[in-house]
Amino acid sequence: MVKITDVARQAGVSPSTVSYALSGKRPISDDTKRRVEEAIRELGYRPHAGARALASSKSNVLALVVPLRAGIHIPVVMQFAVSVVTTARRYDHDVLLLTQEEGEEGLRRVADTALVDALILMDVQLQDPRLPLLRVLERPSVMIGFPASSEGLTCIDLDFKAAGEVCVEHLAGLGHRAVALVGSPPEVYVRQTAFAQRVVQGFTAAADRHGLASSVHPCEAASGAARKVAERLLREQPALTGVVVHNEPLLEPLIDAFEQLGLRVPGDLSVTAICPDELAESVRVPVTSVALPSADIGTRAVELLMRKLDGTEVPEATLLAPRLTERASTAPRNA
Amino acid sequence: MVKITDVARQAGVSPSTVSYALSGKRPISDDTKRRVEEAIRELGYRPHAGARALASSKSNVLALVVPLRAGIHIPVVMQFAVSVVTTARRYDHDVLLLTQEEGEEGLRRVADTALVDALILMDVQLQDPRLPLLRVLERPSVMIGFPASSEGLTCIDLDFKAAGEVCVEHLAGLGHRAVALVGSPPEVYVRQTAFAQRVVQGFTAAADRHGLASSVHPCEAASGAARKVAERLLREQPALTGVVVHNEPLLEPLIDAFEQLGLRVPGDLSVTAICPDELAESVRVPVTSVALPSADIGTRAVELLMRKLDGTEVPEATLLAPRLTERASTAPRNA
DNA sequence: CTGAAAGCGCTAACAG
DNA sequence: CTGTTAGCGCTTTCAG
Repeated sequence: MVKITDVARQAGVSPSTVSYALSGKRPISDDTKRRVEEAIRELGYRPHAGARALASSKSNVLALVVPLRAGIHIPVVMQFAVSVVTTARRYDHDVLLLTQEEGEEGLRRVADTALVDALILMDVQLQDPRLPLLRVLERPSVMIGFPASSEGLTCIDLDFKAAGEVCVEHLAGLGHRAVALVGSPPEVYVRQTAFAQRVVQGFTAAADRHGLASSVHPCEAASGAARKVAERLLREQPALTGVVVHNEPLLEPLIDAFEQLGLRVPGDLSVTAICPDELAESVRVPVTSVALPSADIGTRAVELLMRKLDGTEVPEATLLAPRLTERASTAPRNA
Repeated sequence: MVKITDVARQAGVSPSTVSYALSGKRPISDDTKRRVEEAIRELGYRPHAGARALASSKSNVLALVVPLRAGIHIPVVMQFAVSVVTTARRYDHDVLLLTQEEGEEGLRRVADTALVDALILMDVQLQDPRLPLLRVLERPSVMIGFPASSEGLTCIDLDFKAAGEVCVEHLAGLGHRAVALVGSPPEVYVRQTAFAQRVVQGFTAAADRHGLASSVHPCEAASGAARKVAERLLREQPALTGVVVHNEPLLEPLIDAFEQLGLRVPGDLSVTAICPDELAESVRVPVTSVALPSADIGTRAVELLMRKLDGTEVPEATLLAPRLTERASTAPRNA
């Protein structure tokens, strides 16, 4: 293994000069810098990560904790992960993958052993058991999602309440008077995941504000459930003409089910969704939707973390404004 | 930060004794072991990962390189990743997540800096540009998937050729005489990913062997394509009664399309798939399928790597035998 | 602008 | 069965 002293000898300088040439933490003359770079190239030198971490108290590794649980749309998780990794690399950091399953002990382990410098957590619950730990951990963290109180923490997410509102307002603007929300699976609500509840809040508030009849239906994510849900919606709310879907796997089957029940989308029924743009575009009838900007959130989570590692102050809460894209699934209500 | 010398002092032993008590690399009397453990608990000691890596030349971290490209079913990737992480933890290792995008430079970086001890690669192509690098890298690796030559490497995957055969044989056994394969998107074949081609080989060989009429259709993974594919199949092969689907996102839409075209599954058309069991079970008509055992492969990839890290010899190629589960989508051919 | 030297916290000979 | 000690390869004072 080629080490810093080898490079130093080859370049005719001291090891510290090589180190400084690499880090830029003190001025180096152009000439020595060139010689050092050349030596590094010739020898194929790579600084030893462990040695670096030991001497500098920085591992340049971030932990990313991904959820495993039911009711979470996997491609969204994967997209987060990829954008976190990609952004981390731009800041010369790597990403260690942890599963939710490891729990608090896992967080403590990677933080206390200095394996990682900072942490990103997904799928935060309102009363998340990891919150107290994060507040005392000596390493910064960012949560994707919001707990009941973000006091002393850093959180970022789509503004799901506003997303629910935007969907309803879009439908209201098209003249719809009765709307329904097809939500995430019941277990997502039961475990008090904030984002699901916030969509409901926004949806209901906006519907009330506009004087619309509304109902909320948590739903399994199995496509087999689509037909039953569609039938129930129409039975319970015969005047229904607007539907908001916050349940990725159910989106396409649900639209199919409506059409099989004789309702044209958007002729008889307008459908909007809160989901990744990619999904909304891939449905047979492209769906008007509020984007779930996973990649953007992942990127910004890393950026927040980098600022915290720099010692910069960052806001406790970052809510991304919803962006609704009109596609083919919504239209003015029939006379 | 509490360090090993603190623990040693508190326990009244030397630092090396603490180290050995932790690693078990030499016998420690029950009494001292107890005192060491107690001191560790009292002080909340956690060995510094970087220091450990530096002194022992082992980081206890594995790299996992995940594909990003089109035509790959994301949930499968995620399931691999989770099983790799989970299994790695059983062996006291962590997992660093890399994207394919980082390319060979990324592999070299994490290997040469000793950030990781070993690597797992997914989505291997027949002529994978990373192969030469892996052969010279001083760290062991395991590939999920097979390149053209696995000489000097370690590869593991489902036996896709046998999987294709098993599907055809199941259909042949039910009396079907004309079968079609609905395959992965064309780009998967173009970039010469072995698994897609092997399915074709197995499918074709078995069909020929049993004297069945057969055809192969690479297909986009968009559900919108389902109807067109279904129509084409029936047009080109009117006698068709058996279909093998090797394209996850298309499976359900395709069955829907057949039914909309007036063909009952399995009454008129038997359908088998090569896909995760979870998917096969979730379709409205549960699909007879060869399981894509992502979790099993992930686990075994880690186990192979651990053996290599131990210095144990492992086979170059591990092919997992396909397992076909009969469900509701296949039936004897109509008289 | 550059060097010398002291650790960072741990492991693994070596010595008993 | 346990202790002493010499590094692992790098960063960062301290000195010049």
